Amino acid sequence: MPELPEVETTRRHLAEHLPGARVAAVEIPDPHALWRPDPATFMARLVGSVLGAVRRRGKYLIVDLAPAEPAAPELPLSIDGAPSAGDYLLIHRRMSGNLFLRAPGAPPDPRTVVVIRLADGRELRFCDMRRFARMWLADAAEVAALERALGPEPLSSTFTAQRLAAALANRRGQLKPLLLDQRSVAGLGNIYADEALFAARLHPSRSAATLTAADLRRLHRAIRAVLAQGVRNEGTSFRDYLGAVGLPGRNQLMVGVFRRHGQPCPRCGTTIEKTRVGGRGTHYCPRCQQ
DNA sequence: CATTACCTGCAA
DNA sequence: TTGCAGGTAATG
Repeated sequence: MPELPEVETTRRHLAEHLPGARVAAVEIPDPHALWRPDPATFMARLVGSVLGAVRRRGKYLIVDLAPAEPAAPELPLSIDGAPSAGDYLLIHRRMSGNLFLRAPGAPPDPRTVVVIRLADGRELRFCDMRRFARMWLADAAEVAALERALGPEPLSSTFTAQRLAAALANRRGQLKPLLLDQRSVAGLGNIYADEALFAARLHPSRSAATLTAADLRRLHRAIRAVLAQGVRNEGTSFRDYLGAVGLPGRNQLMVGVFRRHGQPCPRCGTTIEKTRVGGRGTHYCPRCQQ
């Protein structure tokens, strides 16, 4: 469910309100949501630690964890079980995961799988109807490995048409599955891949090898434009996505083709079609997109 | 490369 | 009742 704009929207809210908060307790109603370590170790490492910066890489959220106690010079090693500097809380919401930052005493949220209770009474709640989402602890090496495994950040200034061309060069197959591959570009999912291809006027099944330089430039601009619009509109809420305050985004009102099959193309009026490409439901204008 | 598994709820 | 859903890892 959450793609780059949804994760970024959540990140912005958490980055504003979380850093400096101390973890008072952790509840794990559904241990399935925890990848590693085991629930007891996870809890022991988190409780007492202070939350730091909240970052995003692709669809991953990364929360920096400070040690439980400021590391005294005479005690260079962390106490057993306590987090050491350089530990990170990673979150991937997969299809239906949401993160809510709730005020003290807020009514419970359905399908809460993990609760990180803060010392001031607020709660960071991880909720997930489909139970695909995961939360885990990682060290700097694992975060670096994740960094390397993912393609460029499409909204960063280092993402150029040349980098997109390089990511797609020597790769065969249909364009859309390649865009969904997080090694090509980090953060695109089914909604924004369809929207980017529509904006670039490229057919989702088009062979990536046939793209001209002009096609690549249009695709590059389109990817950035649809993602930036998604962020501006605080995400696309068709079914499950809600922001950190529990409110939906507005971008579903702005889409060109996604879930608009049977309706006229906003550009040419041709009826938008829905097919299956690379196993995913795919919406496109058969006239505009070649 | 394509297909399947992982889950649950909802629309067709 | 079936199949599909905004994702990814694990299989043929």
